[in-house]
Formats: sequence, C-alpha cells, structure tokens
Amino acid sequence: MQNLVNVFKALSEETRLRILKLLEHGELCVCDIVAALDMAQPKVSFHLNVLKEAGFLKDRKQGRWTHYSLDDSDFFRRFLLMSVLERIPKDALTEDRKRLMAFVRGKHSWDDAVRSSKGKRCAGRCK
Amino acid sequence: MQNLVNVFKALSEETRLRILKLLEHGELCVCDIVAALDMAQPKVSFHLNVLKEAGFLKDRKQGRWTHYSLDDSDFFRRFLLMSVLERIPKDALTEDRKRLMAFVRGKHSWDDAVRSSKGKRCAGRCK
DNA sequence: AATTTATATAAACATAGATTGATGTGGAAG
DNA sequence: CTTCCACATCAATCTATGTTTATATAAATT
Repeated sequence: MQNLVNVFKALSEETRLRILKLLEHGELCVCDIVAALDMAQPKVSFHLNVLKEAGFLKDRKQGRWTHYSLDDSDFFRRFLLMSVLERIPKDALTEDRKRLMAFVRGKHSWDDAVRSSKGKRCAGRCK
Repeated sequence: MQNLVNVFKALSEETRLRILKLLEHGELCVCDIVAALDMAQPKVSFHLNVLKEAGFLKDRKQGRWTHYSLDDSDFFRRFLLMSVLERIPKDALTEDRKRLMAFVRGKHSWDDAVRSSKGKRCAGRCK
C-alpha cells in the first residue's frame, strides 16, 4: 500500500510534472533538464531520483552523462503518465521548451566549432 | 497545473486511501469512519476535507450528521479511484471493515432498543 | 433556554519533504 | 596521474503537511 502511495507522491509536485512533460518526446541528459527548468542541478537530481524510485523514469549512463527517459514498462504508470501529460496545460511548459531548445542548439554549434579537436562538452550553463 | 498536483497529493497518503476504500460500497457518516479507522475525529475530518477539496468526495448533511461518499462526477477522478481501489491489497483493510461492521451493528441494536422513545443517536465510541 | 451530540475549525506542535551550498565520485582528456 | 566535467550525495535549513488538544457551531433533544 505504501508502494501505491509513493506512486502518487511522485506525481504531486509541479517540478516533477514539468520533468515528465519535458521527457515526453524522448530522453534527455541531466544538464538538458537543468537548462530547461533553469534550476540548480542538485535540485533536479533530487526530483529525477524521486521519479525513478517511483518507477516513472529509467536512466542510461554513457560516459559522464546520465540520460533519463520515461519508463513505460508498467501499464498502470504508463496510463498515469498519459493522463498527466495530456492534462498539463500547453502554455505551462513554453518557457521550459524554449530554454531547452536554446541549450541544445548551443551544444550543437559548439560541437561543430570544435569537433575532433577537443571532443564533446556540455554547452551554455554547464561550466 | 496546481490543480492536477492536488489530485495526486490527495491520493498520496495511506489514511486517505483507507477512507476511499471504506466508501467503496456506499456513503458513511463521519462517526462510522472514525470508528472504522479508530482515529481521532479531527484527524479524520481533516483527511475527509482534503479528499473533498480534491474532488474525490462529496458530502450530504442530514441533521447532525455528515455523510460522505465517492464523487463520480468527473471521469478522470473516477478512473483514478477505480485503479486505486483495485490496487489496495485486500487484507490491508480487514481490521477497518471489522471495526466498521461492529460499530454499525452497535448503532442498529441500540436503535432497536430505544426506537420511538428517545430517537436516534450514535452508538459505541461516540459518547 | 439549557444540554447533548456530531462534526468542524483553530492553534500549537511534530514530522516529512524540498531547497541550498558544499563535497564526493567516476569517466574522459590532457 | 592530474585536471576537468557531469552528476550524485550529504548536511543544514526551510517549508508544507499531518497530528493533537481545545474550542466552536449547529441541530436535536430535554
């Protein structure tokens, strides 16, 4: 029963709903999410962990990066995710998406400029 | 968005899930729920109010009593209720039901004893 | 009107959850 | 093997939520 409670607890915080919505169209690394939400990194890591523990997210580690994505392995959670994502007002995430896109663009142009000379690094806010 | 958050917040507490489960088969007055949960009355009233504010319960006042029941007017909440009720392990509520039944039995036998002489009053733990 | 009963509300207190700032870890680059 | 970077974790603080005790309200009975 406590398990069920934790599922709902994970969904009862605005930051976490924003994270889920950001991940709607595919995986993102932590620094992407930090940039999109414009929040301190430990704060974001905290919420990512809550969502992961509750079974809503899975992570994939690759080198220095950790990529998070929606975990659709459980039917109940998947349904909850669906109804959450569709119920978040569209304009609530406009700024997040704007920041995310700007950040990702930054990463790519940086990559292009220094490709094969210095390798990859995180752009913009990651310093 | 905060509205959506509150829906999940209401479901992320064990006492409140127990209340919902108790109401699965029909309305109950506050004193019934207090007896079933074996908790202080203000505590129960607090949780009933959280569930009501979140749109999961409605109330019906009749004389000195307030009867609460599941509010099935909204589709989303109704679905949430369904999946919650079906996911609560059966044995988790055995004691609650036992206490509820004992209490309700108490009310009736008391009623029978004094019917039409003193009118109705709450039995057992309500003193 | 005074009293009793069912429930609600308020204030004080306790606990759990979230935020922040500092530090730790592990991989990759130099 | 040292440094840098992405991320995680920790300890301290702050805030929100739940609990308790006492009191208020309102209906019904006396």
